[in-house]
Amino acid sequence: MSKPSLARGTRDFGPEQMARRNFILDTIRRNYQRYGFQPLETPALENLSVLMGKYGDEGDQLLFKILNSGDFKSKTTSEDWEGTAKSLTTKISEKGLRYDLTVPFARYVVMNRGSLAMPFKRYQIQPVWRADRPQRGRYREFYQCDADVVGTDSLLCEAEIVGLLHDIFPQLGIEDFVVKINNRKILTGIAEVVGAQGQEGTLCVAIDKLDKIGKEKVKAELVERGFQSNSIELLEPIFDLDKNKDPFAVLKEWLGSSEIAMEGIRELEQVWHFIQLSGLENPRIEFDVTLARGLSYYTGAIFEVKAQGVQIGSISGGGRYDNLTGTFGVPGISGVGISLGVDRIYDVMEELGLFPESHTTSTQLMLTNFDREAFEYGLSILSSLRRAGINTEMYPDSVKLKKQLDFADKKQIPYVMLIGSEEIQSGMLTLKNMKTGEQKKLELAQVIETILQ
RNA sequence: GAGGUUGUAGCUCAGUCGGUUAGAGCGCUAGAUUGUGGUUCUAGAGGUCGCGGGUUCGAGACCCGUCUCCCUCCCCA
Repeated sequence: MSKPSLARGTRDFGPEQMARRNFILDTIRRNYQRYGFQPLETPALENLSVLMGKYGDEGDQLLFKILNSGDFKSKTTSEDWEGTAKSLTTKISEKGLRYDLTVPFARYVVMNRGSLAMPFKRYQIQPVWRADRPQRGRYREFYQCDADVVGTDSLLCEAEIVGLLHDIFPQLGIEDFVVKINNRKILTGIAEVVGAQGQEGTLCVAIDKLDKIGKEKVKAELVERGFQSNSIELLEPIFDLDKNKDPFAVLKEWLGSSEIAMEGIRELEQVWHFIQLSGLENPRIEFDVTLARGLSYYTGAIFEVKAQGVQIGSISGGGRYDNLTGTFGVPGISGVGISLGVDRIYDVMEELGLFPESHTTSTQLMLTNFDREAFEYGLSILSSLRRAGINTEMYPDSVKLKKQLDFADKKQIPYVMLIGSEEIQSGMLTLKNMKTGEQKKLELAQVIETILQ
């Protein structure tokens, strides 16, 4: 016999947590639908051939792999066992848990491209799994809430995502947030201009840490990773960019020789313009040239949302990918999407005390039951109360009234109906308000009226 | 994947230098109150000290291993 325990990095969600999580999920779902996104669900399990190689080398390590069923050993050779863990894995595991929702979505689009109306807008709210080391705000199983549009290059999509975020977060009570925006093309252009083509990935990883570790350490890291010192000198404009009123103008001058950088800048200007046209008041958007994001498939705009005043990672991220379906043999389908992290949003809301109180209770009225007669009488009026729209339950056992009231108190049920011989004879039911302790004798119709008002 | 840290009752935590029967608060159960919750009072139940091994006359405490929690790096939501 062993004590039960949770798998590392996983959690249970009890009733009050679920009420809060559902509040978040419902808010997100409602807004996704209002922008014309349609629901999609895909399996928790995917073939590893679908998942592997999509998240970089480190991503493959973070995939949970599922051991083949049956006698997987008999299908391997002794050479397999002597080789690397990686090559053995491919022999004994062919399925894995999904790592995000974007890749399964790409697979779905490819498999259904004949019948989908393009551009296709879908939202997807499901758990994903990562074999990461758990920490505050990081779990091995967590929910993502994705919304993506595929099949159009229109920058309207980028602007719509910004609008969507500006609808969702205030509705959750998170007023103080920033949508950081950058464009991968600008980063590519920078690598070009400083003479570090092809080292763009390294550049991104280092620059991304600027706000965390500071300018000098970023430079040190670049040196360590083999950057030429004149390349690093040429990077200087990046470090002062946030002090400028018009960063786009500065960038245009600096990166004028790079066609791709200019394209990225033009795209962002267009997005800003669309946001302005859409009439969004006080947009909380910020161009951040140091925003890079790790996922290698982004090619255009990239987003990240930070909640201010809370020490927690980003609560949302996303971007445009020009060729996601390319790895599945269908090039040329571009898309742009956003992913919200419910678990982190939950932590932010908890820390800032933003949960509305009314979301925890579900039962409004409990009928007591202290003998057979009361039980039968209660049963006869139970369904009328429920049909009237009141969440009602009857205490299932005939035990002492004290115990029943104690239960109602713990479950924070606001009303309790006391039924005894006196009430049954007169038809006047005793309704007790658990908050005030006040009791009244009422007819059934009056009881319903009292509770519903 | 690298480094650090934690684990004692349902929960939060004491437990001295290695020494007799491992404690507190909260919670739980029962009673004071056989038709009335929250407050109060009284009594009670509840422990393989994460797990496995070792040192010792003796281990909750010391040593090794392992799992877990939390943190830093890496990376990310």
